[in-house]
Amino acid sequence: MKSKITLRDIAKHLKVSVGTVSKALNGNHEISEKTRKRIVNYAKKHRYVPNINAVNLRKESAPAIGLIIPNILNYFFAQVFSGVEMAANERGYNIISCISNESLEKEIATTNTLKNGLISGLLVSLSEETEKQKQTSHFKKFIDMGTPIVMFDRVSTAIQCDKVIVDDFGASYDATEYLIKSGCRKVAAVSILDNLEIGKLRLAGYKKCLEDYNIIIDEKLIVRNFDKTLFTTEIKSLLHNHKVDAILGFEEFAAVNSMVIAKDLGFKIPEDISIIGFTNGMLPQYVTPTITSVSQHGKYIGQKAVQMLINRIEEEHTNIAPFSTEIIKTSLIIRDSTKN
Amino acid sequence: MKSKITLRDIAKHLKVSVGTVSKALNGNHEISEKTRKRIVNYAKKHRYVPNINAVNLRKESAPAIGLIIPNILNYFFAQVFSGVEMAANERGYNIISCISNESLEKEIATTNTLKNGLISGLLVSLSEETEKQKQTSHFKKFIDMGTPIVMFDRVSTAIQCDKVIVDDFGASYDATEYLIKSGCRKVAAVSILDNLEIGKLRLAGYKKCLEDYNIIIDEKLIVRNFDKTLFTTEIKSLLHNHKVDAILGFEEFAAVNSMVIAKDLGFKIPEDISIIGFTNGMLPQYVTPTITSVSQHGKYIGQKAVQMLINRIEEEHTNIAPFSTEIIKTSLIIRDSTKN
DNA sequence: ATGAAAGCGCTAACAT
DNA sequence: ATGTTAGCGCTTTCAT
Repeated sequence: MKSKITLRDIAKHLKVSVGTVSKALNGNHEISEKTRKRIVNYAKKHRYVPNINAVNLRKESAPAIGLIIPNILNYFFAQVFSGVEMAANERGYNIISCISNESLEKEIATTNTLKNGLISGLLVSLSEETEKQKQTSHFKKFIDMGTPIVMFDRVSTAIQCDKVIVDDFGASYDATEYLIKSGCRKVAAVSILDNLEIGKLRLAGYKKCLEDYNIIIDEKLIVRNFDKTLFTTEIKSLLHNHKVDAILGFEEFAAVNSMVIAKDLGFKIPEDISIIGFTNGMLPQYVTPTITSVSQHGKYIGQKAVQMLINRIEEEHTNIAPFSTEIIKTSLIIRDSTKN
Repeated sequence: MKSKITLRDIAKHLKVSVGTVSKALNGNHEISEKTRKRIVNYAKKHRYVPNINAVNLRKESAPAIGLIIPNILNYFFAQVFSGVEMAANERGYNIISCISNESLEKEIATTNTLKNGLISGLLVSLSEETEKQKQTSHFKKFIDMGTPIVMFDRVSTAIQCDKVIVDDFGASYDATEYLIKSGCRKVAAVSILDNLEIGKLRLAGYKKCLEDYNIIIDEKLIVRNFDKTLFTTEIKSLLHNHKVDAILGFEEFAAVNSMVIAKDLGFKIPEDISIIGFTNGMLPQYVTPTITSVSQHGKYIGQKAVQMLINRIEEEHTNIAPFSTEIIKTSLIIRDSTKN
């Protein structure tokens, strides 16, 4: 048990030098086929595994990427994760992942974990608290050390790096337009994740669309900025006090729960009230009626972000491209919670 | 830009030795308060970050744990992941995660990634293919190297290690009993993930319960071992050809979709057919009617597995405890898809 | 209290 | 084709 055989051990047993063993195991052509085979066989037989810390130290790089996401129980982020994992593996990188759990403190702790040398690049979507407090200085150390960062979905303008974002403004505009075209005039906007930049964009898209269709914006129909536990109360009060014929939910939670509450209150969906929600997870497909949703293409976002990051990692340092922001178009998946 | 300042740099600037700097930064009491402060301040100012590869190499250990899960889009595994992340962080370890995507090949590739020195311990739940082909030799190298493994949920008897499993037999027995006590006699069992050890246990629990209640086991009511794309066809044929008054779904997918199909076919839930499903994710709570579910306490399983693993990692080598298997009890969350 | 030096396991430049 | 050697950045023992 507990072997941990090293290059030296192999070299000693086979009466060759450490350098030869290293070269043989790395497929260097300087080594004769015969010795190579001897060495490779011996290594395999004794289950030699290179010490990755020594390799990384020597090579001054590591084939690993750090990933910080706010919440893995959120389907969108789970999708991103799955895309990241896949794309990174294809290019020979592995993922060191951390969940910030929407907390700034945890996010900072996490950046300390992803220390110097552990990762060659960092993928991050900001925690809710981080965005609220606009505190992003803990990412600066990576940039200082020359470790590239790619931010996705929840990004910060204060950090200079590549970004992958969803066209939240457009998505919201299109969803609102769809509702208006299907005959709705009293479109409410509901959100539980306030203060997030993406929330503001979604709100802006919604407002712009109403304007373009000459519908007066009624701030009373915009419900955000409240405690999640008060959701039911807030929505009930919205539906009681105002004539609403459509709800645009800025998160899956908001859309699905708004529908459940509206149904409970006796409204017919979509006859009385139409619903559209952001994030196309499992719920909208299984709920009754199924909910028309904005698909943000999470997996694709993950893949794209990895590609940008690895390109940056492997980029020649003589020829550095300017930072870019990739905007991913969303699509509206039409289901039964909206009229034609 | 691109500083990557090292101990040597600090030592040179402050005209002290590398050893002194190292000791100061690690809070060694040999160093005078004055020098310590000078060094710490300088390091902070220049954003010194230790090279983790060098530290790990020198210390011959790494504060990281590897995690291999079959599928992050599965709510149960997402829950486990979240528990793992949390518990590991509490004890100062970070997580290097990989998704096997239910593939043996990917799982093997993954074990190669989690090479020697990168991680101090490994947490794994087997991929479907791995279980089917009973090929688990790729885990042996970790055991040989003295890197402990803890398997959870989908475990292998061929590997000697600590394990955390769900009481699948008991869970299935209890669920079946609940159905019988609520007046059902024709209980069907439906599964899409066949050949998994946990599936067999669930089936055994189901059968044992029927026996105990003197209900003859009708193999026609057991639907498994088919392609996922054929799900609808299989369930429709089950409901057409047999009088069924309850369905026990061995996965969330099976339970939720069985219910949807039964509803489409005009059956009333739970009056005509009762439903119980494994895995207590979001879907069973939002679907109409809500589905009575077996909660496997994913987060707790993750935490428990981490604790066992870290205890093993930090264990004195003179005093090695025998391997143990922790069995986590499930609970049945009663909802509207079952009668009283 | 501080410094010097060895060495963790590996790669790669250089020598043979 | 194979060997020798320096050194990656750090910790730690031993000396001063």
